Amino acid sequence: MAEPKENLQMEKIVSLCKRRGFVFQSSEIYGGINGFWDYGPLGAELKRNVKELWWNAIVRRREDVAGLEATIIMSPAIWKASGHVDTFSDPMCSCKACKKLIREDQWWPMMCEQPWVQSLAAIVAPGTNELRGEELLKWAKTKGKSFAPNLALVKNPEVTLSWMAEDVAKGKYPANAEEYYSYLATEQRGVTGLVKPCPHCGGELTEPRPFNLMFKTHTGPIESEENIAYLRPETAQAIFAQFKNVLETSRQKVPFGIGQIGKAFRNEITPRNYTFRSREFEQMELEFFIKPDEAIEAIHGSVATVSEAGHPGEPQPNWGWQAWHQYWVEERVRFYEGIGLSRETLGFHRQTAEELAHYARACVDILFKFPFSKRDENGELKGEELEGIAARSDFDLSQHQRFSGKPMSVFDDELRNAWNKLPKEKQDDLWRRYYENRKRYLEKSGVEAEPAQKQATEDANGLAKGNYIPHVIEPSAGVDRLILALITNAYSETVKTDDKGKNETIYLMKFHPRVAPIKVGVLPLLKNKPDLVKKALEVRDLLRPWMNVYYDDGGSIGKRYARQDEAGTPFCVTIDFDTLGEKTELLDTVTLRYRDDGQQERLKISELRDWLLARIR
RNA sequence: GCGGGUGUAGUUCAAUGGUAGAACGGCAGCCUUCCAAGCUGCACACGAGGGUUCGAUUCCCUUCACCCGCUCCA
Repeated sequence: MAEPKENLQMEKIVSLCKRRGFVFQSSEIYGGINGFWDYGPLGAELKRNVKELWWNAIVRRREDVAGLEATIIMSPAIWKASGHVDTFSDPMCSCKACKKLIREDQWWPMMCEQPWVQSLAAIVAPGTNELRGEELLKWAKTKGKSFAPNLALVKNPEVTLSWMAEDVAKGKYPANAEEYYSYLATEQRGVTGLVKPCPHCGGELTEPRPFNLMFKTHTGPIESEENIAYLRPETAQAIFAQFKNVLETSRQKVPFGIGQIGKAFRNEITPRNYTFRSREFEQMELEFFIKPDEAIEAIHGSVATVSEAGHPGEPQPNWGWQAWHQYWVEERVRFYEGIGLSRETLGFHRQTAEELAHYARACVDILFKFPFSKRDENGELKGEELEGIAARSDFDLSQHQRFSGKPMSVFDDELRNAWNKLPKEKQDDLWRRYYENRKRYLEKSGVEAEPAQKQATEDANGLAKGNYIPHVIEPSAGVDRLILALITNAYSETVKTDDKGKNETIYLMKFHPRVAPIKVGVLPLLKNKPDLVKKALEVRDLLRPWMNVYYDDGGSIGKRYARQDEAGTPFCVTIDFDTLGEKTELLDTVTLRYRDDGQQERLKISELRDWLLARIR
């Protein structure tokens, strides 16, 4: 349902963002560029705050995570190993009649599911020269008309059937079912050649065109096939590629993580919903490496079990992937709560077995309910993905080990010692399970059965000696999506009637103090009293080394408060005559005014800095 | 990529085949003892390109961007 009210809400937010300098259209003076957005002064501060909070929470304040900052352009081999070169360049066809887009490799699977194809199955006889023209004609005039109205056989059965009959007479007939349906979709073979039918309506599909979702460029000034490079479509792969280097230099041991913040680029088909789906965007990704469950079981006897709800507490040595996955989901939710996104504004989506990539064990998406979000069957806002927390098994490191030929396994002393003390049956059981997992991965990745068995045997033997490829839990968040979530969450408006009885709308950005672009506004009560101005500038300079301060002496005091409200500044301090000692007991105190309710209190200048720091950190 | 809609100061909106106005906002000055007060002044727009026309912001075409729907989202 298109909710005009919600569109209006989004429009007002967009307009405020422009007006106050949160977000501008990229290249605006040249008419803009589709899918790219810039952050203005307030947006830039907001984004820096968010990234710094993430970096502090994930990297600096933890013992078990190290940071990384990799390049955007990397060896193209990385994207072959990760699968992006293949999955990002699917050829697509579109239907000339109903305009739907079809992935070429999904055309036949989709066809097989269509009722009209199924109803034809009894009639079509591929691989023979039997053309059941009568039955086809009858089908075209009955079922075909309702199921596949744009199919050539339905639109113009005589023409289609006549050239098919000619071909069959000459001994040319469709060799398989796929080709048979192309025959049925082709009206004028001489003009168009054989065309494929649209699974939805039977209409003519265009030739497949390459859809490349990665930005392509060339290293070096000469553009040639040999020096093609890609702008990274995600930051994660750099972490996997540098896994060994970080491990060796950071003095970390599994379990540990590598965090990275950085730009990524995707040629989205349809950039939409303001900055939500941009072609250039920033990610905050953590790859948290853990021991395989078989290693945990060898060392600790069993793997800890966790319920699917709630934070499982401090990490424990006997945690397997499920506990770690649950832990990171809850850690990330706490992060969002800590910057003002309450659980009620968030949504959760646990990916189903069908949605999961073949190598993934689980994935939980954290959603935010945007004004443009769709509603589900029950009328509830579903929300859009802010972050996905995936349990990705040992797939990524395994891929890079296979493609680069460099070992990605780690040696675990504890595992080796524990293994040797295990009873034989336990050893065999763990060996077998590890072997099966490795074999499944290798076979899924296209390795032949025999070499896969050989490699899996080697891997399982390695486990018995204390070697394994770490598994990974991946919390991957979109910065720009989070910024948009924070902005829409903060936005509020109230209608106020002024002294003259005129209604005006008051806009207020209720950012959490931790993310607010400006932390405090410093205002002299009056501009034309030099003593007030001088004192106010002193307060500004006192606070400026510690936080983003905004000094304002323009217009009336009320107007200045209103300006800060729209910028989302949580606190303002006003220097008045009492500050200067008009009431001696109030000397060197200021008015502190809260953004959200306009409440005021009196605070000593000497206490101001610590008071503010306690609330913005 | 496809279909529909939109495009006028920073924002929200007017008007017009012949000089484009307002409100709010911004800036400067005066004033102002706590929530967009007042006064004075200033700056700022027809998305871009082409065509029709004596003359186009207005009509036509193209393009770009934004919004809605379809498609895609590892």
